[in-house]
Amino acid sequence: VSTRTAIAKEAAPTARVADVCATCAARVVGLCAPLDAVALGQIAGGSERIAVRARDVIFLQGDPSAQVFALVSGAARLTRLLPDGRRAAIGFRFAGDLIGYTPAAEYPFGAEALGDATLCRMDRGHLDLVLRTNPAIERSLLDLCARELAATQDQVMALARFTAEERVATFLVALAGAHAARGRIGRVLDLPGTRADLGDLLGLTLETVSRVISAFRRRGWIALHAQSGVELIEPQQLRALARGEGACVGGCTAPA
Amino acid sequence: VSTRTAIAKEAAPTARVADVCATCAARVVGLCAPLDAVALGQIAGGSERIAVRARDVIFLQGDPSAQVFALVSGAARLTRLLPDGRRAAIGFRFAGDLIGYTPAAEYPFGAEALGDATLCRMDRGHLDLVLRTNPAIERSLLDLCARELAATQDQVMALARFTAEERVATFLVALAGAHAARGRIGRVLDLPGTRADLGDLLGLTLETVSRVISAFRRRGWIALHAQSGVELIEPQQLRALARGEGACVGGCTAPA
DNA sequence: CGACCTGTTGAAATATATCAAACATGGTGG
DNA sequence: CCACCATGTTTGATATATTTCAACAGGTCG
Repeated sequence: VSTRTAIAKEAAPTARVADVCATCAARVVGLCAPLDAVALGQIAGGSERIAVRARDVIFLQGDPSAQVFALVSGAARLTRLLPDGRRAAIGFRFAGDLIGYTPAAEYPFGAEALGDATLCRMDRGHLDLVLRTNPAIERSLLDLCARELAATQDQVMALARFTAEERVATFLVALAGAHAARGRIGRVLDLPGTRADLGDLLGLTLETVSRVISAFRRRGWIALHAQSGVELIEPQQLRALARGEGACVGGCTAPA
Repeated sequence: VSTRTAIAKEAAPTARVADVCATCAARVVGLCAPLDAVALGQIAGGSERIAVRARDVIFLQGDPSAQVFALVSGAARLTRLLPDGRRAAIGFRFAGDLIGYTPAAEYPFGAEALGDATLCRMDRGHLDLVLRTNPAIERSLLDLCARELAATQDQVMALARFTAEERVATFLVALAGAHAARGRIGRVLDLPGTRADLGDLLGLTLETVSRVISAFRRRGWIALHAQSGVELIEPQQLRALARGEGACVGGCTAPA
């Protein structure tokens, strides 16, 4: 399961490692925000920057979990694979997210870049060392894990009880949130991955994803722009769907 | 959303609190295993035992997360609720599991007892205090969270790509594992909850759950016994389904 | 006994998957 | 520059797994 060349190793050629990765570590959302320069330096000391291209494998499900990655730019997807080839995406990750931290000996899922991306790779053992000497980081890592858990539970809810339209709407709203959290302004979002990737995330086929997107477009709720651009024209309609209030357009629980 | 009496408060009348809860804390799987008597005493000091009856609410989604619970005996389910009444179960929990620990200010899901159960309730603030003075516990809590995350990801995979039969088989296999991990011998399992509860967990309707169980019974893979008892007669068949190898009974990838 | 809850099973309805074709796009090489 | 190919998207027709609606049976409990 695990015999593949992991990633194209390309250390950043211009800057010193510590330099580069202090920057990248600082961008890890939530994790390093409360850290002082010393702690940042500690993390940076054992890390290295990496560039990957679209569709490159970052690590495979089942690989020994010897490294931890921070996504500096771009997007990645975490996937579980079934023996017969069925695939589900656990989630998408964006700039600043931490990927691959697990107490298990092997990664419980694989990770691949959705587009060209840059990562910061650190040794798992080194990170553990830093954690043990910085209880504050360990605590924020626990928070991070709990937040990730809550997000995964949202996905469980969506997969268990949402219709196809509700799932796609939920994704678009969440994507808008991820853009906003990273300071990207404007209503034009960058759709990461193909329809098939979205299908894996939402438990749908690529055809169904395409049909739903077309339906939203026909209703004037979104517009598609060149090269993976989506504009949310009626975000409140999408949000209403994502809220899971049922088929009613207005409030159908209180008619008069 | 949060105006309901939480639970029937019934402090254990016979034993002293510290006594009872040292026992119950010790049973929290993984969390307290590596602890010494002092730490256990610390935890026990701020905790209290509670008895709940079938269907009792332990806490509601949206309630302030001021308490953390350890399930001493019985089973509970964690559920998310949608505005229009649709419901999904995030997971079932059994004796020794920790429930309701979240860094968020409010519980992101509700918890109810599936049958009669006993819990150990501790103050969130007290637990945090113990955590801060015992880095070892904090570390095992992080492990716990990561393991829970991995389990939730399994559920995502199942909901996204498994058929109804595969989902029910997965649940039965997992239930057998939970029984085994708690030292219960024999192949007769105790089905927690109703068909509707199972449906919420597996993203199916109660009728579909019933049909699948009937199908397994007709095939001789399981047998139903009085009062929620299930016997796994052909566990390997169920495990094959749960593995997600597709429709092939033998190995269909290598025909010659 | 009757009301109620849980489980089972059947028939019909439907959302989504599957299969299939056409269209767009971008790169590559002659 | 254009033909060509691989990849992704859209749309249609059909199939099917699961839901929905409905009836009934067996308990339990007041």
